[in-house]
Amino acid sequence: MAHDEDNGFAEWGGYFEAKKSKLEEQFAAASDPFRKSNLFAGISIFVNGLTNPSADELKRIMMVHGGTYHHYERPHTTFIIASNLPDVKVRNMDTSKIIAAQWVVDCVQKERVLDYKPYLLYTNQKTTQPRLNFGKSKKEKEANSSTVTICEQVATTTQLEGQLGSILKELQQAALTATSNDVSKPADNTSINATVNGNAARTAVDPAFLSEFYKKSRLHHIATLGAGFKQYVCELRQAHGNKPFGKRAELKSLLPDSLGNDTARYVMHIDMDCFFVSVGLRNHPELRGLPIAVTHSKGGSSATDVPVHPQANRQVELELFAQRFEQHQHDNIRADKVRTGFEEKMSLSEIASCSYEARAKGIRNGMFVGQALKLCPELKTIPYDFEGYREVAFALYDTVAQYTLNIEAVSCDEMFVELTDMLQELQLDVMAFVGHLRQEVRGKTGCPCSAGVGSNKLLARMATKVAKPDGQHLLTTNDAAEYMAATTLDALPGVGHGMTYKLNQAGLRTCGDLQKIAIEQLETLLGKKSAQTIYQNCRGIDLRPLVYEQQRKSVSAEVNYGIRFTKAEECETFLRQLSAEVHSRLLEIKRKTKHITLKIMVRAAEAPVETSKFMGHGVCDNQSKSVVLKQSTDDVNTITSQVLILMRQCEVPPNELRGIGIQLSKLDEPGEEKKENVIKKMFVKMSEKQREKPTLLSTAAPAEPSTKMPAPENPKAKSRPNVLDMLKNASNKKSTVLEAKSQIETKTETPTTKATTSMFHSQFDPEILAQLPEDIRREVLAHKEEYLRSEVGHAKRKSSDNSASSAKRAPPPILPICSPLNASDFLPSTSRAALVKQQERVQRKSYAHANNTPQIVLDCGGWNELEAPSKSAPDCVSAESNNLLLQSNYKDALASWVETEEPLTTDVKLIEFQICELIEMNHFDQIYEVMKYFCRLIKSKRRESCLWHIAYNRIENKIQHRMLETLGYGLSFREAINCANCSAYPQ
DNA sequence: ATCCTCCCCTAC
DNA sequence: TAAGGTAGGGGAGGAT
Repeated sequence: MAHDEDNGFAEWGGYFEAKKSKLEEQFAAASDPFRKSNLFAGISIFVNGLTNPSADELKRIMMVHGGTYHHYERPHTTFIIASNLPDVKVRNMDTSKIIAAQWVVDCVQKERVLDYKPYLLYTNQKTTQPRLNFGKSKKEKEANSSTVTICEQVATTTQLEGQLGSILKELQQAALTATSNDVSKPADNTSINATVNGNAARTAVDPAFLSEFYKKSRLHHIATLGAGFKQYVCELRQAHGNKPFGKRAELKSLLPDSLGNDTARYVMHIDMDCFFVSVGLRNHPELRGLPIAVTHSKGGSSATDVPVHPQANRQVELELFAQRFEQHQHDNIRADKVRTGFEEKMSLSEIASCSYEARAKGIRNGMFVGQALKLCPELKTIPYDFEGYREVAFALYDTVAQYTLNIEAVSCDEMFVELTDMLQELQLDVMAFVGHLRQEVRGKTGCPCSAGVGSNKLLARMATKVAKPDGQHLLTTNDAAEYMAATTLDALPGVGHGMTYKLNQAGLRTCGDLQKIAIEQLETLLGKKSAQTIYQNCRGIDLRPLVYEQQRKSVSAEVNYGIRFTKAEECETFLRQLSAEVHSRLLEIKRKTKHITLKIMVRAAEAPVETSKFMGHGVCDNQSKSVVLKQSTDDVNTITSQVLILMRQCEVPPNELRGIGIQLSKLDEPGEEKKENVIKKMFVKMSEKQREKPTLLSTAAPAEPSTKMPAPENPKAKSRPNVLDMLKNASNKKSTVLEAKSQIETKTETPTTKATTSMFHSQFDPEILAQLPEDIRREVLAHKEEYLRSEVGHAKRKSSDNSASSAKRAPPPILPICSPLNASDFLPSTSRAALVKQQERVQRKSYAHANNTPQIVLDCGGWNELEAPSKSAPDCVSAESNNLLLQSNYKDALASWVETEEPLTTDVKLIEFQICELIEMNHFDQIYEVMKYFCRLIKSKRRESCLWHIAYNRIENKIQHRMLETLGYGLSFREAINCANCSAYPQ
């Protein structure tokens, strides 16, 4: 999709549950860099009891579709999924969000967030309302036959549909109408009541807005697909290794040889012709040859008679655009957009892609439909076909990948391919190969593509311009000089409106003109870097190599549409959602960030409050603010709190906001996490090994777990994920030799382990190191040193910082979960019920309220300082036995950890992880014991070490945050580190 | 000099 | 109605 060619886009949501073609399976197997959809973004579920589909399946569906699955009900859980609950259970619950699992299934099937009300289990009417899926497209039906689980559900629904017929159709429509009326009523303020309503997610205030918007945003999909195919190429290359390309052989018999011994360099640029239109036309063959545009607008009267917002004023906005155009005269496109077809009632929907016939009439991608209709009243519009775009894009990539993987992905429909090596190996004629390839793409996709070939990327790209549409062209080095000289400057890659304007102002119009200019002159005009690039490019020189495996440098999520807040709370809620979104994208690429940037669009002072374009941003001023963290993070709370702080710093009234974006950059090195995990595993592995040693001597079958654990061995335990598996899954990296043995098994405690070693020991076992392959060994050692240096240095710097000047330091970040709550907010009846239950379970004694935050006061009482625990056996089994802090020797481990001079962050994180697991398992008693013991250890052994104090406080903080987050209350620890030197250290 | 932040530009 | 995202590159100007 060259920018003058196609800006079109593919809708993406709901794609994966669509039929799985072979290509797609291949793709998924490669590791699925794509979110299947964002359908459930901002929506969380908690599954209570048995459901159909099962909790596991629902979890999978939520994850795959951008939702959140809560293992425990939390105050902000959007829905509770259940099939039926005992009355006694229900009595204490807020039934307004208990719905049937079928809702999830139906949403996936309909590819939109449906009104949940018909799925309520407990309503006044007592019965769930009949539901129908009418107007189901052929595609949707196909889609459903893909996933087995969903398939069954759908079959039921479809049968039902058949039986109930049109009467129920009306019934449902009535139900939907009723619902939308409900929305306007002031409901109680839980967000789900606001509008989790099929098609009414109009502004960013609606919790379903984000997913709805992303589902329909062409630009979002263009970007996501582009990134996805870059990743895809990496994966294909890694999977392929050094294997030969089987498909090359048959080329030899099909195609003519090259003339003589051709050693020239050949780079191919291949690009689909008006991508979206071509794909769309496969379903509308009758429209071939006509002026076509892909757009959301339905065309006809809906494009020429659009409702006008009473407060919008196109005239004012147009003048404002004109005024700004005067200031930035280069922005021709935008000015042009407003110049025609901007009067009342003309559609302001944008054209994603238009056919060559439409282009002949002056229609361009990105133009408003209204404007286009003025140029060409007979313009036909066709809808997006997201499924088709992806299918075609995969076919394109896979076709090329049969012959070579020297591919630089540019976007979903465009790439550079280095052909030199392959052509020399086979002695093939280059254009014969290109023709063959294009034919194959055409055959597989039914869509035309064009290809250009040259001795570098620039010339290949220029050749494609000549080739289009549906053609191919070789721009030889001999022709290049002449061709370039005649080319206008705006045709050069990287030269857009702004630069074209500047250059034109200087009297430069073509590359030929530019070739006569001294580089110094160009540098004053454009800046050093741009000048150098364009200086070379206008001569046909392009030194950039093809980049096959591209490395992400930032992740971002932004929304500049539908942003209309009336209250600060609405804005905050949306910022949280967007933070969660960008966070999940960060997790997807398995990186961490150090730099968080908030970008906002603010209504220009003179601009009308309501925009001409429905829910558009109108004329705005932009701003951005950023913060650099001391340490890389992938923690959603950190990101969210920083974003909230940045927004506060902007001091913009929420009602003036028209766009919001969050960008994460300064990403850590990929693979760093892997290294860290290797180290974590080393620690654990060591303790395992050390503890195994004596066992090896005394037991015949060392692989067998010891039977000393009080908890009975669960036969399933081995197949369940343990901590290390979870760590492994979290990193999802290639396995290392360590993995094979890295299961934590139940251990026999022996006297030798006590004093000499622990899982926290900071030295690596040379024996284990020796077993590692050389490269990993080097990596581990190198990383260990670097790690020790940076962590310790960092902590030291921080603590001395603290003693030096605390006044200068910014206030500690306000974590979102700490924002003020109303007393009624933090203990909704549901979580109160859960709380009561937990109280019974662990025999808690009382509530305490402090700082408006309810806390559970734990008092397990009765054990002496540093005494071995009286009981450590959990009353539940299986996965729990893998938690290090539930092992009988956890105290020894802690004790010998505290023996080491300084705590490593890796170990602190490991403990945090383990404790978070305990929270998940409701082992508050154990948390309390661990922390009490840990605190006393530090007090007795590390009284002077602020590094240890900080470590303790960090862990406690983590516990409180997690507790608040998951259960809505904190834990009150009786013991605390009170160190005058570091107590003010912000966590 | 070199870096950083806050932009702007460009591409698809 | 409409779905104006996302990533990379780089420049201006201030901080160090």
